[in-house]
Amino acid sequence: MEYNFREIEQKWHQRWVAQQTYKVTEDPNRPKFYVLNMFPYPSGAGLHVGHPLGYIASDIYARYKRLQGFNVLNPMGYDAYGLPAEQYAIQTGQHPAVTTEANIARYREQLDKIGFSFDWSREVRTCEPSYYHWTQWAFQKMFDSFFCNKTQKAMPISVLIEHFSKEGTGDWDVACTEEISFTAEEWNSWDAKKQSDVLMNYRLAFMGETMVNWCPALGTVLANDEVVNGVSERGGFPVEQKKMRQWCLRVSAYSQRLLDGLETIQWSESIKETQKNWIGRSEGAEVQIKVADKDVTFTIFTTRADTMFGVTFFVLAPESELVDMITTPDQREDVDAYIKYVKGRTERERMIDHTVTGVFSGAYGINPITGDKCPIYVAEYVLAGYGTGAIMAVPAHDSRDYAFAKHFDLPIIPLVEGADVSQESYDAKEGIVMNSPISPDKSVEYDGESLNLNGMTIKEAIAATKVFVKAHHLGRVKVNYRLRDAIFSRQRYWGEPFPVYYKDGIPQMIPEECLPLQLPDVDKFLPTETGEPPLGNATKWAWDEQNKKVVENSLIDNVTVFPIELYTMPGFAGSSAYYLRYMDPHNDEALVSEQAAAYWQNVDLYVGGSEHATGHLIYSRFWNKFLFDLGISKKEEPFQKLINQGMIQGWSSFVYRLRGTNKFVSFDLLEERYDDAKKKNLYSYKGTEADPVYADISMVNGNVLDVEKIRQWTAEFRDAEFILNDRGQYIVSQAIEKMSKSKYNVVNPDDICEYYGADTLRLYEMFLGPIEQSKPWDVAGIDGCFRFLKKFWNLYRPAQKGEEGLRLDLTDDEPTKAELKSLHKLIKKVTEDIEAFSYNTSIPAFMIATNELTQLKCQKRAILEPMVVLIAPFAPHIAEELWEGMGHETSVCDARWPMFEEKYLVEDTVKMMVAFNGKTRFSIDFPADADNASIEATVRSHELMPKYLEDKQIMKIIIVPKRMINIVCK
RNA sequence: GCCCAGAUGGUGGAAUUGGUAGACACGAGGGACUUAAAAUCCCUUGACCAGUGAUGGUCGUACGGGUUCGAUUCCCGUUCCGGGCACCA
Repeated sequence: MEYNFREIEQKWHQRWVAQQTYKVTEDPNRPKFYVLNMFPYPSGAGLHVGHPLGYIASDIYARYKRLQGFNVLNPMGYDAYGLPAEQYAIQTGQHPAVTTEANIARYREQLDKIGFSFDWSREVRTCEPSYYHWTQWAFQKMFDSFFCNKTQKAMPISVLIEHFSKEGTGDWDVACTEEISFTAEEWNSWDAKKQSDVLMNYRLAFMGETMVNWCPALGTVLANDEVVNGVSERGGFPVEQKKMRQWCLRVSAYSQRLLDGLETIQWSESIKETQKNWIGRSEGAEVQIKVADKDVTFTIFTTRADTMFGVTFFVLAPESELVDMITTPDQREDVDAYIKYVKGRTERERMIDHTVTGVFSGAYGINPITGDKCPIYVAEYVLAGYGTGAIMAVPAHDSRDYAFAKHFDLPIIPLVEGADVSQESYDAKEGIVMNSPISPDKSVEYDGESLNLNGMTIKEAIAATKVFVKAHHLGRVKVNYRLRDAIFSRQRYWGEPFPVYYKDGIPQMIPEECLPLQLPDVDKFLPTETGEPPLGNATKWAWDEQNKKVVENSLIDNVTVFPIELYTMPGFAGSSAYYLRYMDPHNDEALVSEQAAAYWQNVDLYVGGSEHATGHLIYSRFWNKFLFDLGISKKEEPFQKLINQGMIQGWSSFVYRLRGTNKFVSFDLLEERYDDAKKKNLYSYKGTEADPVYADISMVNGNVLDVEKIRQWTAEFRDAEFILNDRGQYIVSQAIEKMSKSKYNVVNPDDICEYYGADTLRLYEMFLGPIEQSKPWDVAGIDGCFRFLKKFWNLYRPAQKGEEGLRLDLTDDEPTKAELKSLHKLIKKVTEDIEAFSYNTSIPAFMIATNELTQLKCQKRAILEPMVVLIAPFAPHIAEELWEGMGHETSVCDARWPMFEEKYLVEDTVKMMVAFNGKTRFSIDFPADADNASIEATVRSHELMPKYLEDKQIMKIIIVPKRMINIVCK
């Protein structure tokens, strides 16, 4: 009987649905295992072959765990809020909900074809009110919380309010935007507005006036991770810095815990490293600097406290408020001009252009260690957002300070023995300190003590300086983090609305029992004419405080009816806690029930792309830690093990249009030259330059363009002239790029499923290479996988005529040793491979075992039955069909994973290679249990020995068990 | 610039973490079956040298050294590719 994958796959898809094979419930008697994929954004382009890569990998693992007896949760859902649906809505007027719904339907259809073991009864969509209810709820909880730095935990804001009313700020170390202090009397004297403003300094979800990444083209602010190289990640539009009042999340409060948590989870080193860089912890010291002849002091931050003796100037960030305070009248004009210049520069310009600029403020700062008066400059190379926005400059040991000093002709004092600073600074933290101080009178005494670092290593000197600074109250030891608070509001329509209304300008939370606050309808998705966000177009978007409901805007009186927040939440809001919701997706009372959270704990295996390293994977860790502090989440870390599947790249094809014409020239006819100015290749044909134009991958066969096909593709090509090469072909050029609709290189999985079946697709995607590696899609090898499945199918002799369906005719004979060896070798390899996620090497093992068993003509139940179970995670449809054919009434999913036994793998005899000084010469068979002495004796008396030994002397004989014998000779 | 991960045939990639390098697959070449095609099956396939031949020899895991009886694997240096961070003090 032929391997009819179409029939088989369709049959089992239907049966899985009918029998709810993959529905899972909490079962205290079985150990749990939680497998999760990063849920997709349902884009209009549908799934491409890259999407299923991770899903297949996790599905294999989920099925394997289930066969091992675990109760496996393997859910799927949709990250349904997002920019593309909204951009589409702006262009077409189509409501994003409609587009999203249609896209989801298409995704589901495509996913269903591949045979995943998802429990669809737990599906979530971030845009559903029943889901974003809990996104809004979590936001309110953050609003009602602050972070205690000492206990490193979130606490209710009411505790802090009580503390303020009794003791003011006191010395409680809590996470805040800006360090301020006030007394209880002051606090109690303030009105509600002022108190609200002050509390914003502490809340975990707060409204803050911050520099934001404003993207004018998208009309919204963006988070740091949504900006790449100064342009928006989506669309590539320019981004500028702007000061705006925005909702923010105090992610920075959790910096240390986010860092510490990395040590407890099994993630790839590279992604942990990326997160460490993003969090950017640096230990250093803050030192107070007094401005000479002025009653002003500022604080600098340094990680190189040991270099205080080499300070020759100070630098303030242009945005610093101090600039205005210290600038002397005669420098005022220059400073103002400089600040104006800096403001006119975009973030992007600042990033690319590192030329030295700056201006002298006219003021001097006093170095507390040396007593020296050093000039204070204002320069854009010092960033307002990091540390204190002020630095001490040590040109000898910092390359940026060095460049600045050279430009403004400032002194450079070397502090490390042997360091040559005539050409460049010596930045390394290695060496012995000197010139610290240059002479005893160059070190200021405090309480009879002065600092001397000469002769110390740099590390010792850093520590000694910190002790000195602390002991004499010149500053303090401080840890800084690069991690910024996340900007949490967007000026968009298609996102979660904030459950917030404004009363006298003070944000108020909509009562918890009134959640979810549903996204209103609007007739236009663009900002309003007055520049308000799209929600400003909603006509029913006001909060009736007394009746606790949303009412028409016309009723706003600011007495009982108030305006509701017009901002919406960003993309990462809905994706930050979805893994908790899957545990209990239909709960109306809570994000997740106590019982479900206690059972499922956290995600054991999370699979997704590494591009989320500094976005989603930071935000959701933060979000989970917050919910952990609340007792909702049961584990400090949400994702225990993380596998990053690589990208499947596409082959982009280009045709070349002669500039200013509608003629396209075959690539092999073009002349190439390299343009240094533009740093890229240029092509020309008979003197006319040719520009590459994307051609759809489906019009190309190998590298030959199907000219007739492309003519039918778009109007652009219909009447085009194609200049062919002398073989009459049009050759395209190709490049490996990320798969993208706009590059016309997308391969979608439907065609593969149609032609080869889902099992072949699954096998092939895994066979393509190591799961974590990026690799171009290439259908060349897919036939091999298809052929293997056919061979596997043919291992099982079908039933005789007249029997219904597939009845496999297996014998109950005792397997032979060779058969058992083939089987157990396979069990061992596949089990180890799945545990290590190296599926690509399991598939060859299957092929080898299948070939061996075919040769042995094995028809034994004891061998072939476990084989079906082994392949079930990889190719579930064929496995089910064969399993049923063997007379089983339950699904293969309920079978048990076979255990391998070492005894079947042990050989009676072992072939041992005999090598002379490492060079292999011949082999001898030994009984497997031969001891070293007898092996050595046999070798010494072997007939071939004289031939290879000649007149050499045996020095020693090294026996590597079961492998080789190396004879070391002179 | 700093940090991280890599480099193995024509191609994707294996190699028990120091023990026969190139599994398996693709591609290519040859053959069988067939009127023919498709499908299927079999053989060859890292390079070079010697031999009609079975076969034998030399080189070979980016490059240059080192440790070792033995190195794709460990150590030092170099080159190249990928990823992250980046006037972060």
